[in-house]
Amino acid sequence: MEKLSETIYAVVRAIPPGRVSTYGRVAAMAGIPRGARAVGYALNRAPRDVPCQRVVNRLGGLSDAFLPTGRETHRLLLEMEGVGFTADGAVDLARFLWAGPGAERGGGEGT
DNA sequence: AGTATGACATAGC
DNA sequence: AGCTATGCCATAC
Repeated sequence: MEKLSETIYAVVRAIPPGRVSTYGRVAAMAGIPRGARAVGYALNRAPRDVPCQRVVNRLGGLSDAFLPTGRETHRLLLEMEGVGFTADGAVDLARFLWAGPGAERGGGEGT
C-alpha cells in the first residue's frame, strides 16, 4: 500500500457479501479512526474492484448517486446480496453492519 | 507550502 | 428534534 487509500480499498474489499460497513468504521480499520472523510474521498476515486456499495455513512445511506444508475441500484445491489433496508430507505445497520473480521461469529443473541 | 474541497462524524444551539 | 458550525484525514490546484 503506497497510499492509505489503498488500505481503505483493501478494507472495503474485506467486507463480506450481505454485510455493510460505515465510513467511520472503515476508516478505523484503515488506520484513520477520524478520517471518515478521507475514506469517502478515497472511495470516490476507488476502482470498481472496490464494492463501495457496501460502504455507507452512519445513517446507513449513501450520498445520492455513486452509481450512474443512482441510489435505486444501490438499494437493489445490497438487497441482492442479502442486505435489508429500513423504511428510512437506508440499510439496516442494526443487523447488517459489519464490525470487522471475526465479528460475524456470535452473531445473534444468545451465547 | 498553503488553501480549498469532500461519498463523514460529532458537538453545540 | 432539526440545523449549523467545527474537526478530522487525505487529495487537488
